[in-house]
Amino acid sequence: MKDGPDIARIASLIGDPGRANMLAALMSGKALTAGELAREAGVRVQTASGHLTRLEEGGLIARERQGRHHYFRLADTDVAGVLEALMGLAAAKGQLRTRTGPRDPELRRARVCYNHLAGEVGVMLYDSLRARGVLTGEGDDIVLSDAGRAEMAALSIDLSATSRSPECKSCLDWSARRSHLAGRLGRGILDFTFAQGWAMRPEGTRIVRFTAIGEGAFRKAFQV
Amino acid sequence: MKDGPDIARIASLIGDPGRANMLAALMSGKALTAGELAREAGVRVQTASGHLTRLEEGGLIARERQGRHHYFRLADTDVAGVLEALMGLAAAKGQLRTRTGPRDPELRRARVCYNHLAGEVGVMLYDSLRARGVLTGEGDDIVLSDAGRAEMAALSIDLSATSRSPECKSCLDWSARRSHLAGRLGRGILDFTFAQGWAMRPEGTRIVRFTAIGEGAFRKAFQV
DNA sequence: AGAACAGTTCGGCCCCGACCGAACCATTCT
DNA sequence: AGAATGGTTCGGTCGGGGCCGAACTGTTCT
Repeated sequence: MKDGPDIARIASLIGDPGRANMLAALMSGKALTAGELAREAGVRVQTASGHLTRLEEGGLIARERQGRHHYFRLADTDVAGVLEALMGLAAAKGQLRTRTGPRDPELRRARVCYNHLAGEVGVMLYDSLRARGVLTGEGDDIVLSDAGRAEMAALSIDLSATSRSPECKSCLDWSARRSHLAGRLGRGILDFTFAQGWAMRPEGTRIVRFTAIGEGAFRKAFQV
Repeated sequence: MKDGPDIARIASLIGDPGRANMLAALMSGKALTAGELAREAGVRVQTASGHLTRLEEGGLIARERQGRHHYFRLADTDVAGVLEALMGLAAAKGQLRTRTGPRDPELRRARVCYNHLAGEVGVMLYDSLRARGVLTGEGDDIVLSDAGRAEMAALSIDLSATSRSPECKSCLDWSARRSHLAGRLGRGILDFTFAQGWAMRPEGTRIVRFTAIGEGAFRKAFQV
């Protein structure tokens, strides 16, 4: 068949346990060396080297040579997003082997997923918005209520359609196994949070680090 | 030894070209049979059957047995979300393959399913009968209401038990992925439609071709 | 009843790719 | 310079799993 779909190629790259472990280790956003990744995957360094070459050719990771070290990181946020979605799905299917989620407590707390807020803070925000009636609807089909739309407008949160993504969407959280908010609203809120200076994102990571004042302001603004 | 959800297991399920093709075909939201999926994947039906059981065990798809057909659909929206994310990532590098829609538009419109009416017209009929209270009941367990029974009797629709099939039964539609009406009532209505000369069936096909007048009469009789 | 048809199971073939030992680059340290 | 260290490449082994022919189950049609 001429349609050897790229989706299978990508998925099969992730589908090997060794490579999956390496990718999971890279989810922290840090760049790791081949040796470190070999240890993560539980294989010899030669094997890991082969895996890393394939992942690089597949466009899932990027390599940076620095002296005798080779640093690897996830290629872009799309890759991180796919991994996040896969982890959420795997966790939801009860295929969990041990406690889920990233080790780094900061990542568990708040992180970027695609372009919106994930982690404990993201889940709390989502729960609060639903409880207060800002968001309504069943299951995946959530909508912004009129009252909620007014509230977001009062905060000058941008909901303009930069893409054809839906306004509201629930996204399964990897570490918490609960839903959090995606879509244009999710993006708008995260952009707003950064714009207000309530939080920042350390270079090269997916961590969302709130300032002490910022977290309070965030909680107050969204009544979390 | 490694922590985190078993992402590799899920990904490797998607990572086979045959299975990926099947999943992509199911992205339309329609429920497809094993034979159709085998054609989509470009493999023999035995191979497809093996893939489908593995996908089912992995929780990616759900199976619904209906007579001698097995209908498969994506298990839930989370699975669809993961596939979409993967397709997005693949599209960033490879070429996106577009699915060709269902073939013959006449078949899509109205056709014979066993001995009753299927296709868009069949689905509309079913929806209308339910909305009007002619049919009541939850899920597969549908019954003809007293008012409905009187209405069918007024049209002289034959509900006599020519076989041991139930009076009413919902049947999953091939092209529309929605339910339509089967059972003795479904058969009676189709027989009635032919008997009235509202529609005919071209030799050797499963198409139900309404005449212009016949379609109007049909719609009026059943208030579609 | 038998034929036709949709799916599954079984058995065997065969290839891909994961794995590791060993040898081979490349960089840094002394 | 040689030694130590981080990575890659090569060659060979081996197991998992994808594939199909054939046989079997179950349902529908005539």
